[in-house]
Amino acid sequence: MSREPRREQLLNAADRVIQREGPSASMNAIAAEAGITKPILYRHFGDRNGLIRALTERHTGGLLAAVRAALAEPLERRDRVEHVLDTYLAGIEARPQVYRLLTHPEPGDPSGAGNALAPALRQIAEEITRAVQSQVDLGADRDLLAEAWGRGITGMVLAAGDWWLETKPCSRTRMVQALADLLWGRLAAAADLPTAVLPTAPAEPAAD
Amino acid sequence: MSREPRREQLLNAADRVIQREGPSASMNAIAAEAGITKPILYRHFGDRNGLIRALTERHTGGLLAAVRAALAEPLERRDRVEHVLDTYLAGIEARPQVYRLLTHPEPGDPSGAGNALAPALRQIAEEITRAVQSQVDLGADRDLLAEAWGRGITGMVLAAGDWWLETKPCSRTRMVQALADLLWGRLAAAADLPTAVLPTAPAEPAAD
DNA sequence: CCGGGGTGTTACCTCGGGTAACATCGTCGG
DNA sequence: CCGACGATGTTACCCGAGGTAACACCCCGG
Repeated sequence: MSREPRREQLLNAADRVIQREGPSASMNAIAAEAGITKPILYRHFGDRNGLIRALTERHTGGLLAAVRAALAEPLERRDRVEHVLDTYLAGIEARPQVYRLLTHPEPGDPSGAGNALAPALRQIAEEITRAVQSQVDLGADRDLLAEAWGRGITGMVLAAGDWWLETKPCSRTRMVQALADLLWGRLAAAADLPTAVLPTAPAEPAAD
Repeated sequence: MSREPRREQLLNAADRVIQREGPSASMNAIAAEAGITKPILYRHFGDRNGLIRALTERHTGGLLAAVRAALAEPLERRDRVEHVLDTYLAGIEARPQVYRLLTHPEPGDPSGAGNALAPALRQIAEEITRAVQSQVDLGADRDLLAEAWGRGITGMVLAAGDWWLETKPCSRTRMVQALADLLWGRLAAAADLPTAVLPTAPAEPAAD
């Protein structure tokens, strides 16, 4: 028989143990969960990165496809952005442990430089870049802006989503609004607070 | 004599070896660079995380203070934001290896969850949060928005800065503009591209 | 019957973080 | 002067994790 079925079983086992123990689960633990021993894992996946990659590609499929679909929705831009944000947050909410696996770059990456975005997120960033390039009129700077924004937006959602997942300070809907507001320039539009400290007058020290 | 001087020497050695070999340098290598052996390092820093923390706190001081100062500059908001962005990018540009150390979370973090933002960046995020809270009038949602934005902006700059450092696609000034434009809602304000693909008409495939 | 491709095993290597136990030197107080 | 203390340093070791070698089984097609 083709090796695919067993491979799937092994991936399922790895999935379970990572669900349970987090992304730093050892190969031994994964093998044990699958009811086998290490060398078999290595036969199928080469090395740990291979396993992780196979695992991520599996889940990335879903998330990436969902994000891609959301990016292509025929909505007003703001609604589309909210839809994408909601899709991503819903995805990471559903499977926190797997999500950590997706977002954490491999610890030991001696060859190249340590990229802040894991491969799965890199793909999402590229997706956003393409969407911006093809849908938004940005003038001469379009390529640079689209690339920088793709990475930037992805990183923003990664960090903010991570925090949200951790502390759950509000509903998903509100979080989507908060991030969309940020992207919509609400930071630029809001008024100054009148109570702002004056730089030249260190009058009464407030706190800190 | 107090242990501080030796500690400084050890940190200097660690600094050199990390500058040379990247953040994954082994304790052995660091000890060798310092001309001593491992146990001494452990006496001074407890464990690897302790060393890394001491190292990061050292450099964080500079970057964090610079960012904090930039956040407090008496400029128009847009100029202030650009100033902060430029400060951060200049900081990571100056010492790429150290910057990776700052931004890469410790690989093995079994206890808590794997936070996307390393401690140093967490501090920057909090700094931004405080600045937004104290300077911008955001209405009833101020706390939530400020926190989410603090993390989000930090993650955005982390990811975008990482990419910029890696590929250097443009000058720092242009990069600052690109990110500030994103935060200023240029994504929202830009016009739709007329050439946008229609969801119901898969006419002629362009170039993937 | 045999051979190959799948399954699986035990036992081992290497390397890195971390520790125990021991030796040394200088200084301070009695 | 001498012992104690606190710092310096050492060698040798433990442990766990990634990774591999060598061997064994099982089934199926020629």
